[in-house]
Amino acid sequence: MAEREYNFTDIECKWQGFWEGCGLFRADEASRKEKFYCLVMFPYPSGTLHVGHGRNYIIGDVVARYKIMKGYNVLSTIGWDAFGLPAENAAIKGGVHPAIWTKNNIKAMKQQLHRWGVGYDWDREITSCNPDYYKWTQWIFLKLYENNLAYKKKAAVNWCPSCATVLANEQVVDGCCERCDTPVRQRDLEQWFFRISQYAQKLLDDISLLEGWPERVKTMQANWIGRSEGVRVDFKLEGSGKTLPCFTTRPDTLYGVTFVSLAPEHPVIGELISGTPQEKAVADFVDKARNQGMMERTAEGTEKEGIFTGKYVVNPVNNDRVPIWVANYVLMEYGTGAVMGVPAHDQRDFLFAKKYKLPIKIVIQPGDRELHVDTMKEAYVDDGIQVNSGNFDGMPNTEAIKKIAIYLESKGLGMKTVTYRLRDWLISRQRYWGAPIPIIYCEKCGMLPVPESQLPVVLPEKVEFKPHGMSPLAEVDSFINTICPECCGTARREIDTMDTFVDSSWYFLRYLSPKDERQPFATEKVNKWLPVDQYIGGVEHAILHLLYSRFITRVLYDLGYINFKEPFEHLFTQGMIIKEGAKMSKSRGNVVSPDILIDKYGADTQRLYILFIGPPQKDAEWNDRGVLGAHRFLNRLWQKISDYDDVYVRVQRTEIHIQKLSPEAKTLYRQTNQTIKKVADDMETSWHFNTAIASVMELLNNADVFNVVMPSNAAEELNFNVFRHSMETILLLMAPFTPHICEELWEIMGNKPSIFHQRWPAYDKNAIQEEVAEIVIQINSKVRSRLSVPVDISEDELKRRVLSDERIAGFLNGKKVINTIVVPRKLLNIVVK
RNA sequence: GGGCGAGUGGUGGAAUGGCAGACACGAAGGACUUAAAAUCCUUUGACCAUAAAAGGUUGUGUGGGUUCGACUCCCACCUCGCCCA
Repeated sequence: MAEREYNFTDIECKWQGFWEGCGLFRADEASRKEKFYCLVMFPYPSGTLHVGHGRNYIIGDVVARYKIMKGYNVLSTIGWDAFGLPAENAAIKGGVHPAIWTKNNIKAMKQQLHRWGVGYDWDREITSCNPDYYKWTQWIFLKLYENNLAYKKKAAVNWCPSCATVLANEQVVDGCCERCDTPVRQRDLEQWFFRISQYAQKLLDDISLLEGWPERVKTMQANWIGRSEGVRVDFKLEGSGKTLPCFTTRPDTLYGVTFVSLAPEHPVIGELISGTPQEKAVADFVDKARNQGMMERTAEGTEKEGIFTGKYVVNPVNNDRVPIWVANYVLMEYGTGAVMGVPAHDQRDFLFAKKYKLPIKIVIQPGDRELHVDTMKEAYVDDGIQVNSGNFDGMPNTEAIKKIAIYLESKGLGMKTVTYRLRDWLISRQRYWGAPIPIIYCEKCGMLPVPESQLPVVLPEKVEFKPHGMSPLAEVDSFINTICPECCGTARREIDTMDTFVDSSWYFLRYLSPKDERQPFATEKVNKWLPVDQYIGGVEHAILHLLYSRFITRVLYDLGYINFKEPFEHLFTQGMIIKEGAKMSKSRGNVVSPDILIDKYGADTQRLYILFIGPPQKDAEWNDRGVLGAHRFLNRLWQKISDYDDVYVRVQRTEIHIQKLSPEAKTLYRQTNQTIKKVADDMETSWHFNTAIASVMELLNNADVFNVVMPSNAAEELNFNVFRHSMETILLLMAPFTPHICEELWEIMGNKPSIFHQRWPAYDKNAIQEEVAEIVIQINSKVRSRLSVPVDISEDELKRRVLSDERIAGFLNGKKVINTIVVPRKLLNIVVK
């Protein structure tokens, strides 16, 4: 027996090279095996990775390796979500070109991924900022444009007057510019949108297809889409033939309308106030409200403010004359931008009416008490009976909701309508570092899409990054000036670039043919490999990225390019790694670098700790000392197995039959099989790696009491084979978690690499069953004794033995037995009085 | 305000109707060592009791409920986190 040292640095280097060489992660296109597409959300190349990021890739790697051992043809890929703001900020601050900055970061992060031992089919690596990728992002844009799913309209954007630039929502902190703290204003600019709202219903309906998604992510998506059923009520504008449509989900309160309020953006306002005494005051109010910002305007604590326009509408059901107000809490994006004010039955309207002394009219009474206008302290929003509602009086309001809607439709005064909270996807960015929107403006021919044959529209390299009001592209003449594809006259290019969410909404299709120069994805391959079997990423992408990906996939399906509706069959959202009570981030200075830990303990130790830290879907607190525990376990495993490195080859393998084993060997063999079952359950049902690892640790602890001797006879050989089986099982079960050490020890045990070409172990059904069960004896549900009995003991026999137990007899003395509950193989509870 | 999730030893966590605290960290004591590190052994929820061996009580955010039995199921509340307003 030679003392071997666990030299993790050499071992990890050795096996990383080996897997690379044997193409362990190279997906085999020709294979007959069942496919398994394992995908981690591709990272933004921000610089260097910390251990918190590592969780994502390590989990993905565990899943991929496990599925390889389960006999699947696994596709596991990685790429770079490489366009985006930080690169441009780095250019502004540090003067490094975004392309260089991005490229360097990719290089550094790639090396970190390699050191973790995570495996991908690197031949399929994609980078979204490369022209051979964004060419096809532009192609996607063109397909949407052709199908009237991409359009341009004026929309409000966040504008920093000091930086003279457009800000993304995430750059606005508390209503101010994140860089210079200047209050952000709203400004109308021509913007590109994807018509995702047209897909609201499909995206909502198909949530039901997402069986392998966490419930909470599905709920978040449904809430985000926000379907609400209601009625559009057409109020007549007094003194004009026009109508003012208002959307409401509560038509039962229509008789209680005492005012109507408009969003400050509502187009009818100009017309209403033009030439009236209120004109200036209302215009000032609108201006002020529009600069408040959505969040602030609708926030709970914000004062609801409004102004009377001086005009009236007529309520179509009772001909009430109702004043028109403009209110800051009404948003143009919801419904029609005009809402009916029912102060008696809506809390916001109630506060508004109280503030501006508007009348309150009760149209629903609770039934168990009577509301009075003078004594109401808040709006009554619950169900009740209609009053003051014409022919609908006396009807339960739940019924009136339907009846009034029908009435309005029959009289042509309104229409049942479904509205969605989901708004169209604003995809244009006034930025440099993104995929250019492939549109050309010709003086003669107007707005035209770039012909497919002219893609990609390449980003120019030489640009000025200092922000001054326009996209840096606006100043690159060689980029802007082009030729009209229709008339060959002079034309100019669109200077906006696309939101990076567009890049990431289809990348999972590109991995199947990453180098294809003729098409964005190979339909046949995509149809074979998609949907993704397991998608893994952070819950922070629960809404936007996942919804946009579903949308683009669904559009491609509707256009006949692919034959599946949903891109991701199973979704796993891992929790964050917390340090000192907060998410790891550079700005907080609480990041833990993987490199130092790998130098000190090795990649396997770090992987094991990250997997052992807690259930992977929950947040977990990082503890430096915990890493040591993981390292100790690997060291013990190393010693236990390598101690017998010269024995394995000398002892002939024999088949193990549980009946023939010594009691000691039987116990170890049983524990080994029980562990296989436990790990399999954890892997298959919940990805609970922490408990899977704990059960293997337990097995190793148990193996410590097993006496391994150098075999000199058949019985001892059998014993050794039981030990060998146990150790080999541990290596197979641990291989997805700590692949390097398992490969090395697998080889030391005289086996041929790779361990990943071995089949995942199956347990021996005959061996997991215990022969003796320890029954807990309770009296009135308190544990009073324990009894070891054969598992197949009859209930009567068990009761007899329990009653003859001395301790139990003492407790039962002088009491009357009322009931006895038996849980087979576990417990017996005697209820006494 | 709404939706979702969580609350268990000194710490991370385990147990999803049946022995609460698996597994690990930390801590304390011991062995080895000139010493330290590493390693190994023992103890480790709290409280009471005891010479020792036992033993007992209590305990999963709070309060109720269902049940022979509740960390687990139901109702109400408190606190924290995330998402949305």
